[in-house]
Parts: sequence; C-alpha cells; structure tokens
Amino acid sequence: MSSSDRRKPYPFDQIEPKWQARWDAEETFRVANPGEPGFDASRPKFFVLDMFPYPSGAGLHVGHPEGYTATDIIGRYKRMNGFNVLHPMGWDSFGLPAEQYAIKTGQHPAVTTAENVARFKAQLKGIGFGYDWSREIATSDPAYYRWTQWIFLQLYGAWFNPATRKAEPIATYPGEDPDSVRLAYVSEAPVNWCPELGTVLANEEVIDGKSEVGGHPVERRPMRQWMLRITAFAQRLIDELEGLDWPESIKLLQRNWIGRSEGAEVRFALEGVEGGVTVFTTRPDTLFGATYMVLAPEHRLVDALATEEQWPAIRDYREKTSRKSDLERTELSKEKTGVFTGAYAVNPVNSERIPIWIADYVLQGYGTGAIMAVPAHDERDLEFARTFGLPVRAVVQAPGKSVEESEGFTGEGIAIGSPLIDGLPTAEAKRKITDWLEAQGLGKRSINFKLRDWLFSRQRYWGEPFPIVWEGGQHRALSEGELPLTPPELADFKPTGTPEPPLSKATEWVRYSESASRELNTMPQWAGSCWYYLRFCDPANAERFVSREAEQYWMGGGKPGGVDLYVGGTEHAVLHLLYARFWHKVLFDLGHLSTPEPFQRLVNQGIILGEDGQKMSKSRGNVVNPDDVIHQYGADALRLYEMFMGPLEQMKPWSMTGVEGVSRFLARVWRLIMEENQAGEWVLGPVSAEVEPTKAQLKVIHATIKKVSEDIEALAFNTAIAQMMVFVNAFTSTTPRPVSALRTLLQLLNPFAPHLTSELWETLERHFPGGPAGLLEDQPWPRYDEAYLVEDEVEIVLQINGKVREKLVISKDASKEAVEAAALATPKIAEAVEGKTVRKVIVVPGKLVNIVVA
RNA sequence: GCCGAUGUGGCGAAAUGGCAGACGCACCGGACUUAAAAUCCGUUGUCCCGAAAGGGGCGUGUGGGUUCGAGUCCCACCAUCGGCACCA
Repeated sequence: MSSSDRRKPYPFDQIEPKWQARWDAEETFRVANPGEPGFDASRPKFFVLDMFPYPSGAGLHVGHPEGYTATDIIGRYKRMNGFNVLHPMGWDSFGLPAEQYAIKTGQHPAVTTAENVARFKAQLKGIGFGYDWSREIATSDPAYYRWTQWIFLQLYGAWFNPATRKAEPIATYPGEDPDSVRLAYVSEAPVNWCPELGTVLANEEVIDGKSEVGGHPVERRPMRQWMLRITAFAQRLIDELEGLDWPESIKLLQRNWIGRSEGAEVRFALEGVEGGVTVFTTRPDTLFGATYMVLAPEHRLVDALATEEQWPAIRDYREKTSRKSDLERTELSKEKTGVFTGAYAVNPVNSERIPIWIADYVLQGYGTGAIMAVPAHDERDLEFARTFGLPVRAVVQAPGKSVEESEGFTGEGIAIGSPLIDGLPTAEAKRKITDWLEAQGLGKRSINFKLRDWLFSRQRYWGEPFPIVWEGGQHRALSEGELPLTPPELADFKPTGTPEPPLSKATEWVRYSESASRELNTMPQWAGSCWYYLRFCDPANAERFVSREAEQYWMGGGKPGGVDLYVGGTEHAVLHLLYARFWHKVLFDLGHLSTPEPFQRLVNQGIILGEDGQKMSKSRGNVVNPDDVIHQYGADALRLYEMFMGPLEQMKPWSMTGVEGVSRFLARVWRLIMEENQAGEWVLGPVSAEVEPTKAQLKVIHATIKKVSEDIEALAFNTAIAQMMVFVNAFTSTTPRPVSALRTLLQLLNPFAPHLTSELWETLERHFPGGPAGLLEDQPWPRYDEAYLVEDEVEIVLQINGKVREKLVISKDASKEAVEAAALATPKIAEAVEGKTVRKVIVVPGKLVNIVVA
C-alpha cells in the first residue's frame, strides 16, 4: 500500500468539499458596502489584502497559501470579532508571462488566461479561503481596465506643481508647453530593448543585461516611449513612508531606491565656450580639491568644447560606450576609462584651470551629467586620477591623520587648503561654501534622486491599450466616453521582432479617423496592480473607478488610512509597492481619494525553501505542489502546517514529516470528539454536556483563549498553534470531555482549520441541541477570564548567585519578606548559605529569589 | 564596496532582562496487536560523579562589557542570506 492510499486519519476528503460548497452557496464571506442591503454600520471595518496572483500556467505553488492563509486567519478572526471584513481576491492577468505562455502553447492569451484563472480559483477554493468572491476582478477584463485607462488619462491630464507639491489638473499650469510637464509624457530616450521578447523593458526587468523573463539579451537603443513622472513625487514618496506600519527594511529599500542626496550645483566657467557647465556634488566643501572635471560621454557640451585634435578619440570612445551593455559596464567597472577633451574649465573658488575629460563612470542620467573630480576624497575619482596621472590634492584632514594620510579619505573631517572654509568641520564647511556660492551666483543648494521616471510603454499585445490618438505628430487623449478601449482581435498577436508593436498589424483598429491613428504601445504589467485594491472596494461600479462612499469606508480610518493589512512577498518592495503609492498620491491630489497612502500596514511573508534548504525550482526537483499535499493530508493540514513552520516573516524550509505532524494533531482534535465504532464508522465519542471543566482544565481553556487571541493579533501563528496543541494534549487523556471546552477549542482553531472545526461544530450541535446554533464562522470569538489564570500557589525559583538551586511552592500573596524567609529556610539554601555572608537578596514576587553570597 | 536581516539541540523552532530548548519532527523504550501499521504512554542538550536514587560542571556564532541575574541590553569581530552597486 502506498502512503497515498493509506486510510485517512480523519475523513477530510469528505468534509472539505462539503464545507467549501456551503460557504460558496451561502456566500458566507460576502460583505456589503455602505448603502447596500445587509450593511451593518455599527461594526468597524477591516480591509485585509493579499498580493493578487499572476495566473501563470504552473498553478499555485506552496508560497501562495502561506500569505493567503495568514490573511485568511486574520480575516476570519476579525469577522468573529464583529468586524466588517473585506477580504477579496482577483487576478493580475495582463502581462508578459501570460503572453509568453500563450505564444508557447499557440493559443490566444485571452484563452490561456481564462483557463489559468479557472485553475487558480479552483485551487484557492480547495484550500477553503474565506474570500468574498462576489468582488473578484481581473486586470484584463475590459470592465476593469477601462478604469486603468481612465487613471492614465488622469496622469496625462495632470502636472506636478512644485509650489503646492501636488499633482494638479494641467489647466492650472501657467507655462506655454503643457506637454513638457504632464505626469504621463512622451520621451525619446535610450531604453532597454529586448529583440527576443520584442519589447522594451523597465530597468527593474533587466538583470545583468538580460531580461528577467526568459533571460534574453537586452540592448540599449533610443525609442519614443511613454513615461510617468514618478520623480516629481520622490520627496513625498520618502517623507510619507514615515507614518506607515511597514517593516523598517522595506522602507529602507524604498528610500535607497529613491536615493535622495543633498548637495549643491556649482557652475564652472569654460575657456572659449559660453555659458559654462554645471556639476552636482554632495561635497561642496571639497571644491578646492577639484583637479579636473568629467562629463558623461553623452553630455551635450562635449561637441562644443572638444578640440579638433581630441575629436577622433572622443568619437571613438563615445561609440564604444554606447555599445556597452549593462553587463559589460558592470564587468568593466573595476577599470576606469576616459578621454581628454582638450578643453579646460575654471574652478569658481580659486580660478584654477582644470582639464575636462569624458568618462563612462559619469552617468548622463544622474545629476547634471557632469562632475567636478576631487580625487583626494572620492574613490572613483582617485582611481581615475591614478590611471591617467592627474593631480591629487587633499583638502579634508581625516581625524587623527596627517595631511598626506588624508588622501583617499572620504569621510568627514576638517577643511584644509581651502581659504574660505579652512579649519571648519565638514558639515559647517559645506554650509559656508554653499552660502558663498549662492551669494556669488555661482551655485545653489540642490537635491538629487536616483529614482528615474517610469518607462510605461511596451511593444506587446497582452496589455492595456493607451487611450491616446496621434494626429499630425501630436498626441491627444480619448474622451472618457470612448473607454474602455479594447485591443483589436488579432489572430497573430506575436511580437513583430522589430520595435513596431503587434497592434500595428490591426490596420482597421489603428485608424482612428481620416487623419488620426491610435497609439500602438500597451501598458506594462504593473499598471493593473497599481490600483486593484481600490477596485475591490466597489468592483462592479460602472460610473466611477470606485464610489466615494465605498472608498471612504474601506480605505478610511487610521492615521494615513488605507488597507489595514497587506501581506505579500519582498520581491515587490520597490516595484509594485512604489508604483502603487505613486498612483495613489496622484489620485489623492486630484481629489479622487480620501487618503494619501494605500497600505497602512505591510507584512512580508518569508519564502518557503525546498526540503533540501534550497530555493524551490524545477531544475532542482525540490518543488512541493500544494495539490499533492491537499490530496494526501487535506487542506486544513496544508494551512496549519504553513502556519506552524515558523514565524510568518521568516525564510524556512519545507518538511513533509512536519506536515504529517500537524495532520496527526488535526486527527487528535477529530478523535477528541469522534471515535470509530466496530463497523469502522465515525461516531460521537466520550463527550458530555453534563461534565464541567475542572479547575485545571479551565486554566488551560482560558490560557489558550488568551494566547491564541494575542498571537493572532501579532501574526504569531506558530505559537498560537503550539498552545492549541497543549490544549489538546491536556484533554486527550481525560474522559468524558466537557462539550463547552471542546466548543471553545473549535472556535479558536476555526480560522486555522475551518473545515474540520465546522464539521465538528455541526456534529456537537446535532448531539447537544440547545447550545450555540448556526455556522461556526458566525459565532463570536471566545473571551477569556483572567481569574482562571491565576493560581493560589506559585512555584518560585531559588537562586544562589544567579544559579537555580531549589524551587519553592508558596502562596501567590506571600509578602516579599515571607518569601525571603521561606527561601532561606529551605534545607538546600540554608546549607548553601551556611558559613557565608549573604550580601544581598533579590525577591521578584511570583518569580524568584536570588541570594547573593560572598 | 555600501546597506539590511539572521546565527539557540540531530531538524523546524519557543522564551515582558528572571527555571534555555514550550510545541512539533526525528530517534529510542513501553502498552495495544498473532504481527505490522495506526493509536496511546514515556525518554532524549552535553559532559562528569554514582550500582541506583540522586548530584555537579558546561551550554543560545566568537571575544569583551553592563547587571544580583543576559539568548534577550551595549561594544568589537566572524559566518550565512538578501538588497543596492561607478548615483558624484
């Protein structure tokens, strides 16, 4: 007999489908919106959200149910505590992987997506999650992406007013050229083009010069693309992290990604060229140490200032640089390269003449694309200076070091050899020199961010078409009434292999009017997931992306407001979570939302490793399929095991024997109430309504209520389960068993193992009528009474010099003096203290006595 | 290189500055059984003394420190994992 044919420890295969069907039929977890029938305004709200899945062809893996079970436990727990719980699920169904899968299988992405969604949904229902399925959404549904397109139009029709630090309608823009400030704008810039995938990719989608999806080579080429001006919100995206209840590490990741640095822009005059060149530096205090200047190879001014003589070398270098892939760039980063332009700049603080070079270690896209090089106090500049024999001059003295030793010192010290600021510590020197530059009109304070604008267009079929038409080289928005703009039916939706998007093949569709044609690009995968949590609040609304009332109810409350609990993986720390915050802020500024932040509390679940402790992967053959686990042990065991493995946030390896362990526990719960008769049928066991719990049992019951309640609130599910195991162990050995105690256990265990507990609850109701009636899910959460937890007598530990020597049972009300006296009176302690000096006695009531002897 | 997280039995782990190892896995022993599986009961950090009952030493990555008392707080270091990586 193989293990899968083995007799089931309890009939989960019958119980689980039964209850899933019932929750479905009765819409147990459906929650009404304000104004709808059944809405109970007296209850507080709780919005608990999962990162909705990408319905890939592979189906669920065991990582999905980890976070989903955690939110399900919270949702069910809050529901039993009287909250209106919004716990929805949907599908992030547009995007590259779905389309690649469709191409591979030769089917239309709409077909494969529908199949995958059906499979995912069946799998999720098979785990017994309490979702409100009436709110199911899919980002590839026209009724949904109509509003994704509408939000794009909001971005297109808005600008960031630096004076108010807010997005405003473009009509308030006072300038001549509104197209230059729109939050959604067209730009011609070098982008990551992947010929194999036939699309451009965002920086985040390129890893070591290869596409994240499929690992195909990526090259740089200039293309006309749609961009979103996320950089305008850089400061607010940093500032408003402050009030969020997120893991500090994720906040830090976002801050680093946005990469704020404070410094100054300094203007250097050029010899023989008008206007000069501006550099950005975080160390204006080292201005006197600038011995040369470097421009990015692509810098505009290079053409103007390069000398005839140097021109061939420059042209050559520029060409080499432009051909370098990201991979080559990182590989070659150890060796500095560059070319002298033949031109000179003038250092504004000392009128010194310094040579201007070009080098690819200076990036066109950051700061001004030009730097002043201070080799004495910057590692990269020092390396470059050494390679090309450029002078090095120390102008910051390192603490406790000589001037000579201070070369290569990049920290904070004392300014030297710098007439305006000599003797000042770095911070003060920065301030003073910047004040001076500002007064002289030579520079100003400046802040730079690493964050770049978001490349928002893709040359693919399976995404939201842009609600934009082109006429006479000008773009223009479709009216709201023209939404949704659906993609054309295309038999051949494959990428063209050229930058020409596949939508270009639909000639009918492309033609908007006599003189206007449609935008051919589509939106990236992230678009739909930027606002799905809002749609969950009001998924069927045909008038608005979300009604004001629903948005205010579900997203309101709390300090910054928003989703009460959001659980998902760290992989979205800087992508989805940053993009969504950006869109949310735009919609908030434009008056469409009531809160500035989407996600009040964020928790990352740790990834689950294979049994070998390695990351799960097909090639390693260590992938665990949740379907197999459910088949063999049941959904409740899967849920319970994933929560029992360890702390939610921690990375942890899978163990099949561990699953068996929790499966055994569930079977013990089953047999606490059921027993097998001669015929091999499960019938009610030695359960009695007459029996009252003993004092010891009451203590276990109430300690368990307390521990489980507190642990669920703290998302410490593993220890909550451990406590329920203690409960079961305590009751296993006694018969008959008080029905009230068993009911309490079922209530506590229900969020974790809903099928088993519902079945047993129903069984008890049948055998012991007159007790609580109806679905277990609808029962109020049990309360504990502290009175049952305190004992009359406590065991306290007696220590000599911090080492445990003896234990003492004494009344919990005994005074400090009485405890001390009793401790000293015990034979062991008396013997240990004999002939020694008692220096000190520490008494912690109810805990211990520590006797310090000489 | 920079930033962050984590180091506790054979394994997953637990522990408001107060009995380290709850709970589970694995192992070993016992009960039930013709037998096995399942189930139930029990042992199990490690070393030493003891025939046993018992008793003692050492133990939370390493080294210091604070404290009556440190897995927990502070300092330094080491290892593993993750993120960023010419960002001026």
